[in-house]
Amino acid sequence: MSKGEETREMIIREAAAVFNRFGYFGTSMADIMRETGLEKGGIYNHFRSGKDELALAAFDYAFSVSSNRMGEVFKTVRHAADRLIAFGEVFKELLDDRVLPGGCPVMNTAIEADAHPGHPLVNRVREAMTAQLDMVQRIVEKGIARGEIKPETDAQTIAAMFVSSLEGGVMLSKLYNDSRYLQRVLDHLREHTEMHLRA
Amino acid sequence: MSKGEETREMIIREAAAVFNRFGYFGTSMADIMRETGLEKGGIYNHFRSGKDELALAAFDYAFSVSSNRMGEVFKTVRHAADRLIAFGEVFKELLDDRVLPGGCPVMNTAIEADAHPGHPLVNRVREAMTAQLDMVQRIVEKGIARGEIKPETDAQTIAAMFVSSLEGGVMLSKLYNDSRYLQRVLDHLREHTEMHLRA
Amino acid sequence: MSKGEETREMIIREAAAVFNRFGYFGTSMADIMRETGLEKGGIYNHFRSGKDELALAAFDYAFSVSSNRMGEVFKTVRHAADRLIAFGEVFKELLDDRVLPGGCPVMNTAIEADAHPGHPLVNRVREAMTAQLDMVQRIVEKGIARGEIKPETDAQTIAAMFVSSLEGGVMLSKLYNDSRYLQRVLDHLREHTEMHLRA
Amino acid sequence: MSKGEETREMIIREAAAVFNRFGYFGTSMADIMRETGLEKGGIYNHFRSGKDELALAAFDYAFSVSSNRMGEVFKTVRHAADRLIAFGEVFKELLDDRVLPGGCPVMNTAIEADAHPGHPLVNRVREAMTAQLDMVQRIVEKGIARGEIKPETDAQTIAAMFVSSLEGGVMLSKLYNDSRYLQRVLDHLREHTEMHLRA
DNA sequence: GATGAATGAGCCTTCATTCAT
DNA sequence: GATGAATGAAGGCTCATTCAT
Repeated sequence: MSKGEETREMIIREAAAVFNRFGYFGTSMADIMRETGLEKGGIYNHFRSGKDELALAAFDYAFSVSSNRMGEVFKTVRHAADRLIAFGEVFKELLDDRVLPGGCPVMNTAIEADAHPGHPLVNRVREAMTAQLDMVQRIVEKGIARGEIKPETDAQTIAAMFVSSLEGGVMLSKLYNDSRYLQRVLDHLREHTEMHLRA
Repeated sequence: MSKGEETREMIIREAAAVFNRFGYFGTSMADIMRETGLEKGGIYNHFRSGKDELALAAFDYAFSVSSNRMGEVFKTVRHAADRLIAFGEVFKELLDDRVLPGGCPVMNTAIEADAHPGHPLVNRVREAMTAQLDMVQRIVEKGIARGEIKPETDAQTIAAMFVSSLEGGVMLSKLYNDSRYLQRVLDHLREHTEMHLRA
Repeated sequence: MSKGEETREMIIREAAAVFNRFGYFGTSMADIMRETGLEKGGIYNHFRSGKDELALAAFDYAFSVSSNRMGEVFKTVRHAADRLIAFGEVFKELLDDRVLPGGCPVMNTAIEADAHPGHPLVNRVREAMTAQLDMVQRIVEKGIARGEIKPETDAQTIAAMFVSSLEGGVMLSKLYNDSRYLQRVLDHLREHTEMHLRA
Repeated sequence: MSKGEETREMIIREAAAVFNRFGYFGTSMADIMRETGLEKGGIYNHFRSGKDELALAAFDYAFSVSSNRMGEVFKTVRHAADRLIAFGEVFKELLDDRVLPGGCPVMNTAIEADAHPGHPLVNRVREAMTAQLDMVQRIVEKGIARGEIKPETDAQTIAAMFVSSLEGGVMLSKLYNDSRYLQRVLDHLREHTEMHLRA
């Protein structure tokens, strides 16, 4: 990786962290200068069209972090019911994460994007959220096919339920700075999975 | 009501609507001028200390709208299990509302406040969220006492679960501009209530 | 005096005090509202053309306070040399005054007016300063005529010297909040008067 | 000197001139934009924290101009009595100055700072005034030690007297736009120095 | 590749003033 | 005589962005 590419990645990493804490619109280019230690021009050299371009790159990076973590976990967890539970656990990891503080970037961005209808982030965050929903849906569908999940389970409903409650739980725990709210959601999802989803 | 009070209320109403759509920090005083039809000074006459004061008043108003709606519904719905279901239905009403578009003001504000740690809105939104959680918790507790809810139910977990999933569901439906996401959450909560909570 | 006139005088008194402390341009109409306890309209009823009109009235009042005090003192002090000394003492009284805090209104206004060349206050403060200078000059001239002051004394120079050093002394004492600076000026003027002016 | 430094110095020079004429609070950033030919951001790039920071830098510069002029004069004037007289002459130079119009920045600022008690300029102007007073005091003290000034002279009183009357004289001459007032003060100080201070 | 000087639109707020009540 | 609702210009400041070096 060339020095330029390294700098670019560093900018993305730092920007993703700040954006996730203070929002895309709450973060100024000056904040990013401070975090990266670069001057104005140094950043614009890598993101010629400015803050939006950087925001997209940072969001993609932030989402890839949680995606990769999911992928890693799923390498060792193969039963559909266990995967559903593990899916939730990864949200908890993210909440405590020091690499990307600020909770789930997908939800954070979703709320902000909603307030800026034409913004390019809107499409990106929709795609990311769809990927999250699809992941749960596919776990359930495959689980049904494999006989790991009860056949009458509605995959779409479970997907909406898992993602909604986990995102909401992260929000509550951040609001009160108290991980117990997300923990209660996880407890409930685990119990529900064991008692009503596992075949 | 004096003309000044009327104007003040009108400003709050309009501001609450804009804030809920575009966020407290995404909304400029110029936006509020446009919506209210007043000039700069006309707004500052009513909110001497500026945008923050208006933001607090608008948030209180926005929260009172959903609170009042809850109160109204609970006048006719008295069984705890029915109240839990009705609680969720009110979120759906809010999502479609034309008076206060933009979904649930408590969650919207929670996300924004999180990015502005010292801001006075933080305490306000915590109080509001606590009120929401307490409402569910008390419905469950009273329901258990009255024999309407299964006695082994954990009120705190149900509260966290209901609020998290409903807020998350609103977020999903707003993101895709598609009410089905929240509907799936509501379906799941109703089914869960009927099958596992109702005594 | 009618109630309207009484209110008018009250406004002038309060305004003069605030103006003398914070300057004509450093004082807002809101400050004057606070001090007088009146609302906007209440003040504009009495000073139809606004802040400038009030500023002129307040300056006239402030200057009359020191003028009247001079007149009072000169009723009992008749020797020219004593009057010169008494002239200085009145400046010290003004510095400590609680009725009109802020030191000599003539100098305060002179500095401010200087920064606002076209302002109506400029002429007013020139007239007031001329009255102060003339007062000293006439004391000296009459003193020479009566044989109380040495005949070779230059009245204009003494006038410039007394007024300059007293105004400057007030300024120093206010700057350090320490009356000793003005006191040193007074000591020097007294000694100079006794040793070189008194016939 | 880099281009940035040059611009910064230029801003300070222009700002000092405007401030000294129209006061720190009577001068708007728009005025400074006009004088410097820079846009808003161009000025804030050099004075990140805004008008106050610029005000302090400008005051320091303005004071250094008169300080430097004093130092220059004192290189060729060594007798204490002559230095006292020269001290006064420099005030006259400043009054006529085209580089820094508006008279003595120390007094101008002292009056304004007095109206803004908490302002950072207050301390700065006190230090500057103390430097002026100390300069006279030390001239006298050294003069006594060297036998150039009469030994019974009170250095503190002379310092207060010189500074007060010169500042007051500048004020009078500015008020009337007539240098004779300051001239009379200078005449008196010279005569006093020759007749009563010179050993 | 990186610097940092400069731009100019936009933000929140304060102010003196007017006028219907 | 007095109130206070409303105006609109002006103030200080921040921001994303450009570009010569």
